[in-house]
Amino acid sequence: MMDYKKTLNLPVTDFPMKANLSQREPEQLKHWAERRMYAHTRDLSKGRPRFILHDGPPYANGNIHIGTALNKILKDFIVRSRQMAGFDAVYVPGWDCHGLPIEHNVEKELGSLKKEMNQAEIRQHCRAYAEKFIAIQRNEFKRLGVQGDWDDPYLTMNYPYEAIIAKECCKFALNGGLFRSKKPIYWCCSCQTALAEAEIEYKDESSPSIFVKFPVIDDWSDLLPALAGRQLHVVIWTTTPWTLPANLAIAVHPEFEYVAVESADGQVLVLAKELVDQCMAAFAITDYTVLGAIDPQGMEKRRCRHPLYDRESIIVLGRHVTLEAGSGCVHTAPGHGREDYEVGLQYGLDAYSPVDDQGRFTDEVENFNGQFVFKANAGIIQTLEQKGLLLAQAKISHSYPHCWRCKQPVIFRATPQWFISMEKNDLRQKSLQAIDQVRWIPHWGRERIYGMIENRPDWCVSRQRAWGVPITVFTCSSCGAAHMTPELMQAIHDLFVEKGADAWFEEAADKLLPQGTTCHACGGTAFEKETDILDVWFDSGVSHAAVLEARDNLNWPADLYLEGTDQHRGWFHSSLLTAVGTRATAPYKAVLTHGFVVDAEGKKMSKSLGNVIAPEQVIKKYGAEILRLWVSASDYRDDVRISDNILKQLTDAYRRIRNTSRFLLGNLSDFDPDVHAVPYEQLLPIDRYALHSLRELIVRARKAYVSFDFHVIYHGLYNYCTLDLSAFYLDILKDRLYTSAPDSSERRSAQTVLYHIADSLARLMAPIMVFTAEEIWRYLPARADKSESIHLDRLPEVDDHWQDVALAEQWQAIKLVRAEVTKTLEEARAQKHIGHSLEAVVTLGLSDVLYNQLAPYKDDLRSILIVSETQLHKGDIEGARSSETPGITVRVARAPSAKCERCWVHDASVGHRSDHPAICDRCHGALQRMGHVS
RNA sequence: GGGCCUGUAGCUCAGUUUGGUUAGAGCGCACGCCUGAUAAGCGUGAGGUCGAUGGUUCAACUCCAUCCAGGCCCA
Repeated sequence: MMDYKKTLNLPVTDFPMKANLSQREPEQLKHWAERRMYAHTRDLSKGRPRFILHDGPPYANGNIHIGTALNKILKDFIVRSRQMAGFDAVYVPGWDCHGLPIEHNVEKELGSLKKEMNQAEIRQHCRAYAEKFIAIQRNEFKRLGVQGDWDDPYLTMNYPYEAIIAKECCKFALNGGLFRSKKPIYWCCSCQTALAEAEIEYKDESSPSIFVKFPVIDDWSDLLPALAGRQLHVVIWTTTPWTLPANLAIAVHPEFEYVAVESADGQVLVLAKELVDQCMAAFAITDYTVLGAIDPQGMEKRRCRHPLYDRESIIVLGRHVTLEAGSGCVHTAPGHGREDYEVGLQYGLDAYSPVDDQGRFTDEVENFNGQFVFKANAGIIQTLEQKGLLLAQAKISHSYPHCWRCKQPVIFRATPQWFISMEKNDLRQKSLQAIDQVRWIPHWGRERIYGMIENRPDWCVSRQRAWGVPITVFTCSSCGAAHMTPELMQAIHDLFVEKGADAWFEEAADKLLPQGTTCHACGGTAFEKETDILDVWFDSGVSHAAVLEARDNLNWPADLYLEGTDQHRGWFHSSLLTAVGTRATAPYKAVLTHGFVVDAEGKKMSKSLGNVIAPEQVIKKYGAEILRLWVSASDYRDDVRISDNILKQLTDAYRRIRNTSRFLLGNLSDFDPDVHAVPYEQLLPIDRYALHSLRELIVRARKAYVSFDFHVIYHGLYNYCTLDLSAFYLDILKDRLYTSAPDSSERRSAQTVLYHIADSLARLMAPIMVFTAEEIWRYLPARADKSESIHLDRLPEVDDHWQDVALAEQWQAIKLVRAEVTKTLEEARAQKHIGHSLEAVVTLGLSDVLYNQLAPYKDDLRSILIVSETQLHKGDIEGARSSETPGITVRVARAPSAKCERCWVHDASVGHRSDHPAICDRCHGALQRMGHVS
């Protein structure tokens, strides 16, 4: 007997079932690099409308983490999909290179060597350090499949970039937005240097704890009549007596209850009601009476006498006051505390800080001048005691900030800093207005940044550090006025372009200034150059100027900025301020934000929790494609979860998409679209319906690309492969594809559609599954105009000829009936009446409506239901299973006829042909056509 | 503590804008079929008091309030 299997057209393809991603991806990347794909794309896109996604620079330190990967992959989706939609989507990645973390690590590496180095040498080491990590991260980003101008990224430490940073800063100096004021910072007295938050270590320290009385100057009888004619004292508590000489105020909480308490010996103390018992115990006052309540609002701006000096200390309101310890009245020295400073700003108080670089009181401080502050504690306490203003003293142990280098306790000390004013030039108002010209996605991003800009203090841009771009201003040696001119700004810019910001540190002030420069304010001729460097947020904040404006192939403003939601406070914020301050509008048309990567339980990733998943791990185990698929499957507007379970699920999904593609390719092995394609009008109905569905997928996916809803694409693509193709269209099609003669019109009809599907799927997935799409593209039958790479081609176009609503409605009805049939078949199978569905004969009883919809497909029903025979009746049929859907009854019986050896359908015609008794008429015809039968 | 945001099956997502049929899909799971997509393919089934509580309403996953859990940014 003939082996009929050999006469079938079974799928044939070299497209591997197993992706082997982690191994094959690097090969693909290498190939793309050799073909110079990015440059190629640029050439190809010349003259197209631009779409500019401006990259927010990651910090050039450490390896990338999963959040960085999420960000870069999302950016890649957008750039690639805009590119494939017909734009010229230039993507210039960048790095943030200056700043403390790098300087900090370099200092750690250098250790004691640092002492012998000058600033220029340290800066050299920092530069090298940044370069090292840029190289590392660049490779990591490339490995993710992210495409961009990796050969010419922007680096904030490049000389031209440094020159722009300085120039943008000078613009603020020119327009008066940049000013100098004092602000408290951490200061190490032994290292004689300012410290950043990151350089602080908290350790337990023993400090004096004292309660001090501040005599009240004003009359408070309006607040509490019982106080008429009495001498009152406001009680404060502090653990840093040495800050008392700098006391300018006492803060009370506007919503706490305060009382006046009279002790047996006649003194009247003011403190928080809730702390009375506790305080009296501490003061060893056993006998006292509460005279009455005092409204804190009424205390505002009342005057007290300073306990040490002949000056006033006013009462202010502050929400930072707590009832955890002390008296509820907080000693406030704006020059020595962050909160003190903030509240001081509101009341116009000076950041008074009469302490020098070595931590000694200046000559302003009577009696204690020249004393080291911590040593002065004892004397100050003693003086208070002598004046009768000390209520209690003790020692306490508490957590106190220490220097990370010398381990000594640090102090908070106000020093002159440079600020960008939020009020000058109406920066705040203009920024708020600019916010409303931007499209924020999701919309609540607007609320976030608006609230921040509305409430933020002036921007302190000074850092007392080595690794950064200097604040390139001069101050007059005689009057202290800042000096800046447009010519000087340009000269500094040009100097930096040539020599980098290092030039500022290497040259003396008089060399940097043009000869004959005089002070605008006092006519002085001697100047000092500023040595503070700029906050790194300023560096990245001016990327719109240093990158978007500076490169001809980019646009200002950018079409889109895309970063994590933390950047509302960070880069979106600093970019907005630097752009509005100098250009009056935001540097972006739209801002898209994503959430953070969290673990399976929604908890943040941390080393201590041990729930960190590194991108490298994922790539090694699953491949970058799976990581990209994960990004696409997640609704990134909220936080994004990742876990082994989730990744496993995605690999399953990946395999499904891959296998479906493989099946499509396998059935196209003998198909040449230029030769065999069947015109739309001649396609079989189910094939036209498949195109209708495909068109709907394309419409949905293209729309989702525009609105950045990638998870819609993932789910759409996946469900299309699973439901529309695998479980329906392809399952039905197998019979036709395998058994028809290869060149028959019905097989070519199916192949025409399969070709469209494979082509469209590859294009649709290309921005997301960059590797797999390219692989499919390689195996896809070539059309005359086929591109070298799918990534040089376009997204699938929406072909409206494929839309056929009436047809789709018919097939909806067919699917409804089909679902009922499969249920009935399953019952027959459970009762062992049938195994394979081709062993069944199905009789259908349908309502008039359904009958009319299915009648045109009477002859196709057998293949649609994948059974051997179907009969269609109007109305219910007897002995049938009645479904939940009204109007459908189904009866299943075992097929009585013999099974065709070739197509496996049980058909009455089997045995009719004497030359081939084992096959049916249909197969006989096919064999005839193929020349197997004479 | 404050600002902004999130919470629908074990997992990834629909549905909530404009309250109204038994809250959907796929995966996973269980069971079965097939062995001509085969380290594949098909089918059936079981999974949800829509974070919790209270309120508005004839009616709430959907509106309001409070709480709980979680995230980002501040303090």
